[in-house]
Amino acid sequence: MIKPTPDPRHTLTLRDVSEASGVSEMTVSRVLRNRGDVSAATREKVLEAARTLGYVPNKIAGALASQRVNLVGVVIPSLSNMVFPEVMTGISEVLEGTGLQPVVGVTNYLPDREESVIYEMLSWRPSGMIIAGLEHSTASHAMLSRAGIPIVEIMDIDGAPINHAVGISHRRAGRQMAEAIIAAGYRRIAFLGTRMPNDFRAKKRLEGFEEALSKAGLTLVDREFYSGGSALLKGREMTEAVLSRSPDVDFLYFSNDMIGAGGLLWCLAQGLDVPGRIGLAGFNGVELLDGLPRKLATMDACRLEIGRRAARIIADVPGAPQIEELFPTLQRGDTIRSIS
Amino acid sequence: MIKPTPDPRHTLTLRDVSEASGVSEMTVSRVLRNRGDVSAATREKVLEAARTLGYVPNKIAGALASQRVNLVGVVIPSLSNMVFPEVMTGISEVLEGTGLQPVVGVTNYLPDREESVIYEMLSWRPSGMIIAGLEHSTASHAMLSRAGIPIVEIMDIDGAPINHAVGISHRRAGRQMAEAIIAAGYRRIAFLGTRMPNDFRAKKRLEGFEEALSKAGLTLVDREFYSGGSALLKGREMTEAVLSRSPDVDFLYFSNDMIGAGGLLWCLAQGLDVPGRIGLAGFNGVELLDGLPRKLATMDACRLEIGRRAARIIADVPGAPQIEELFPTLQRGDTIRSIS
DNA sequence: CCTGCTATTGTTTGCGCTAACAGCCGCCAG
DNA sequence: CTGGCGGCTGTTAGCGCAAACAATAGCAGG
Repeated sequence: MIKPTPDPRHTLTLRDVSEASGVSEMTVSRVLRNRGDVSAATREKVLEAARTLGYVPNKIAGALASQRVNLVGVVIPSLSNMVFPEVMTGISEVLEGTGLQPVVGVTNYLPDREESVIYEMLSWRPSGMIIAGLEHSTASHAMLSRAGIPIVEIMDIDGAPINHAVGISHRRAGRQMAEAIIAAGYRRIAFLGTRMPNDFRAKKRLEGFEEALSKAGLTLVDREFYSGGSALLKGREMTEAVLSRSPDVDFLYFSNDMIGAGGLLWCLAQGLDVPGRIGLAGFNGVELLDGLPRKLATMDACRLEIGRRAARIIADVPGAPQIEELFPTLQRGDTIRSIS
Repeated sequence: MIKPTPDPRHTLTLRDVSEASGVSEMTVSRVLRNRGDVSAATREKVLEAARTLGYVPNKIAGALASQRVNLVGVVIPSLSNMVFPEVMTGISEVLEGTGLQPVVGVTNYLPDREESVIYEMLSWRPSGMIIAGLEHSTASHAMLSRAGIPIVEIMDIDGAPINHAVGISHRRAGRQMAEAIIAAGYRRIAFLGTRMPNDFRAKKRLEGFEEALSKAGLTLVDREFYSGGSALLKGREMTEAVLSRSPDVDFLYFSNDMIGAGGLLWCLAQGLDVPGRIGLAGFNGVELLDGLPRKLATMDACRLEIGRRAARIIADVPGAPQIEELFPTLQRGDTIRSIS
């Protein structure tokens, strides 16, 4: 009943399956997409033919014909710091059941790369785009606005989104941490962070942090920046640098948990009294912290939930633009002393 | 000269640009792809029209017409352990200059998910596929073999590749580490690793490891497995469990650096003499180790280079199937004592 | 002024699939 | 007996673009 493979090295099309099973291409298409009525007998015949031939549908042709693409573009700055993989997990989790599929593009925090990643993705006409951050080049912004698909900007809500946004206020997060630190009685505070000129979220956290400091009549005693390399190691080095330059510093605010962890390990190795003599705090709430000898104070960035919600917005074929703000919780850990 | 946008909410096609610039669609296509001769004047006119309209080419149509897709599928088990992001970096680095673009799919170590990820990717007719591991379901194997595109299986070379392979021998890596440990005089050795039933590479390392032990007349004194959770924390917990169960163990071989790091931190916190009283080793050569108080012995998995070479094979439109073996170097760090 | 070329631009065709619509068949109500 | 309807299958017409080929213009050489 099923005819054998025709040409072994010819890539298969619907026609091959249709000929092998003796029905029209359209019927094969219907069977394979589970759409429209097809008798059980025909369905079986077609499925068997498709299976024995090893037919894999050509989505390119399908997408062109149906004007529908089950792809969602996800544009993120980096895969190497554990925060975006977690966002991805949230996205995949929700998209799983919807027939949509995420496609990742990485920008390395470079606006130019972001622009070309966006262009490339849009040229595949995805059903939606999820993109980290609110700051984009003019061209990027224009492309996204004109794409005619739902756009969700994630991570950050301090600014004006193109369309939808899901995230936290990094400015507020910085402020909150500063307030907690001040309330705990620390006064000589240093900042240690990334130099990345395009990590706007880290920048906003620092702004919020300094804002709260100045409201309390304080300013940063010292600051130290890095770029590249092993974050854990950089954390140690920067901490050492700061403490040798400014020995009287009593609090180290790190722009992320990884360098914070490095700093913490260094302080512990030096036998410093943490959090008595010196306190530390990071940002992100990374899982790694659970394994450290002492728990670093941090603030959860709600990564999983951000991913989930962003995906949900795309999947639900949204109506009006919406902004969803999440509220990170401060985890004091063991590196901020109790209120003095 | 350039006509204004026609319908603001209609997605643009070549025709729109062609009408706006007064030349044929074909000429527009040529300009935008930089192919064939076009006069400078025409080129300018077309580019301006495309720019002002905000035209983004439809790659779906382009791919269908040209039968060429500039996508390379990359199928990996996970993004959350720092090893695959580094492979991705190598891949992107090489693909950058070739016009090809990686598309990532994640399987979570599940054969069923791998199957559907492969199917999904192949249905977009990519120019090549890079896939982690040599073990795949029958269906996956069949799909890949029949796809008619270069397939590169990465990470592992202990087995029979479908087509091309780039990786290291994990069995040999395990063996080598065991030999180094034995040579250093350790005798009561325990293994601590992941339970993941489908992490074949971890399994092969353990096999090689035990093989070398038995050649020296030794067997594992204890073993401990985990799954999920913070690897660093798990490392601590497992180490504690092993050492309380088998106090006389003198070496801990971890299946990856992250749990190894956890174990190391625990041992140091206990004030154990490392590497005198007890030695430790992991696997992967992750950057994180550089920031630890003491350097864990490990073995580099050549991740960056594997990514680079795999990409190069795809980009170079390979002829004969090739297997490229890389050789990881043993980094003794500070947790194996010198030859006794 | 005509030939033969090159440089540039246009026309036709179809990639592989699906939307929309058009049969066909059998069966039941009127 | 006739009309109509539901279940199933087929036919037609593109989707938006690029390959292949066709056409045209301009120009040098004879």
